[in-house]
Amino acid sequence: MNNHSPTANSPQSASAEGNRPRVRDKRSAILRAALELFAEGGVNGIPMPLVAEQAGVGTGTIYRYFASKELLVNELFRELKVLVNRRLYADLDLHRQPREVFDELWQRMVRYTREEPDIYRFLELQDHRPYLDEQSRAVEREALSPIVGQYRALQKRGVFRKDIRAEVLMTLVWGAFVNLIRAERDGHISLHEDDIRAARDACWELCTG
Amino acid sequence: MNNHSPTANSPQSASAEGNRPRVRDKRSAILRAALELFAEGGVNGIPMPLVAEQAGVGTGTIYRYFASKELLVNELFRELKVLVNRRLYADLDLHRQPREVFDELWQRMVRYTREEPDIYRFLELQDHRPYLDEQSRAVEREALSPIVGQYRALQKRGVFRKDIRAEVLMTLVWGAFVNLIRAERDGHISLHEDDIRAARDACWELCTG
DNA sequence: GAAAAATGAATGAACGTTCATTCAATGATG
DNA sequence: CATCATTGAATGAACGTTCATTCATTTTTC
Repeated sequence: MNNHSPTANSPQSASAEGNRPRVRDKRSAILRAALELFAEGGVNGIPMPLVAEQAGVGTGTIYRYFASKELLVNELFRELKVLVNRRLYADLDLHRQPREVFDELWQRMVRYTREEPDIYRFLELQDHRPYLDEQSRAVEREALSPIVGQYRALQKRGVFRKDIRAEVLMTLVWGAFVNLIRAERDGHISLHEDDIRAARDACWELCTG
Repeated sequence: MNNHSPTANSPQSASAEGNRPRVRDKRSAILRAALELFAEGGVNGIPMPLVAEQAGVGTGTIYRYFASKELLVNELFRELKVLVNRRLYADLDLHRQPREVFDELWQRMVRYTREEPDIYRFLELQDHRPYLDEQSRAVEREALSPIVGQYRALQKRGVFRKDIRAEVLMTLVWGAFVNLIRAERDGHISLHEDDIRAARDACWELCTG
């Protein structure tokens, strides 16, 4: 955004957040730039100087906030994973009809892929997997476990079929969804509202047997 | 396998395959080495000298057979795509009951992921996508089109549900399958025979409505 | 022994990272 | 208030490394 304007942010009102004013801005700018570029070109395809340029900072500045490219990727991954999960399940009323909850979640996921394509794409990237450390993988696991829990609960309540393990069921549905979105992005298919609704219904029926 | 033994392959019995004896061998050795390494480390993660070492040839030799790494990746991709499709549909009797054909194909795909994990993994790699040229993408499209055709045919015959477009249906099933196998490989899940059979049945039911 | 094939050290481009330097902001001095 | 001293965030040229590719040389073939 801003190139190298010294007085742009907080001239003298530094008393608010202690006295380290622009730190968060630069960090965010770097993360945002990394997200935009990585989502498009893959982690391996994007050099650090390009990230710096896109963020509007010097190359060396990145290393004041992130010890290495690997750590940058990991922190980006973790922050986004947490953010997405928070927004995806925010105000989700689990006491409504299971079918309604399922539809609501499906719609939210679709909306997310549309409104935040970079975030979705980055998180689904396979290219960054070798970079991810144990902490990031833990975050990913923890993000998934409540979903498995819900699948299991719905099986117990007799809503979902019981002849398939909850993890397997969830894996099938998630794979179907991801591949549908990817096929559209890769230009193999063009999705209309009807397609997405039909896919959602098919996945629901897959779960209920 | 063999490290760098110069006489390992065909010392003097060169008369067998016409008279261009080791040419095919070297080319194949390079392709096989590339496959094994790329499948594990990704195209971007594997340097050419390592491919040469694994193939038991000099680095420069690779460039006698492939003009560049990019072309090597593309030829590997194409040959495997054709090979897999041939083996996957070989002797497939389309006149049997659709359900039997579906089960047979599902079983063949599972078997392929087990018997040729490197091939399957390389072909499903997202990492090589930026390398693929138009010809490779054409091969991929052509490999897919008969499947869509079959889905459409089964819809016409009233076997598959008609309220979802064939492309969408196929995308869902393929995504479910790929994600199931990936989840196992990534250690998120461990699949037993029952799981795979149950997943297959669920996908069939997804198609038939 | 001429021609073709194979080789791997050499090459230079590109990468992630570093660090000597800059300079706006702040504090100290008179 | 004006001046000077100090600070540390920011910088980007430079560094060492890695990689794809080349080519002078050697080995093999016929």
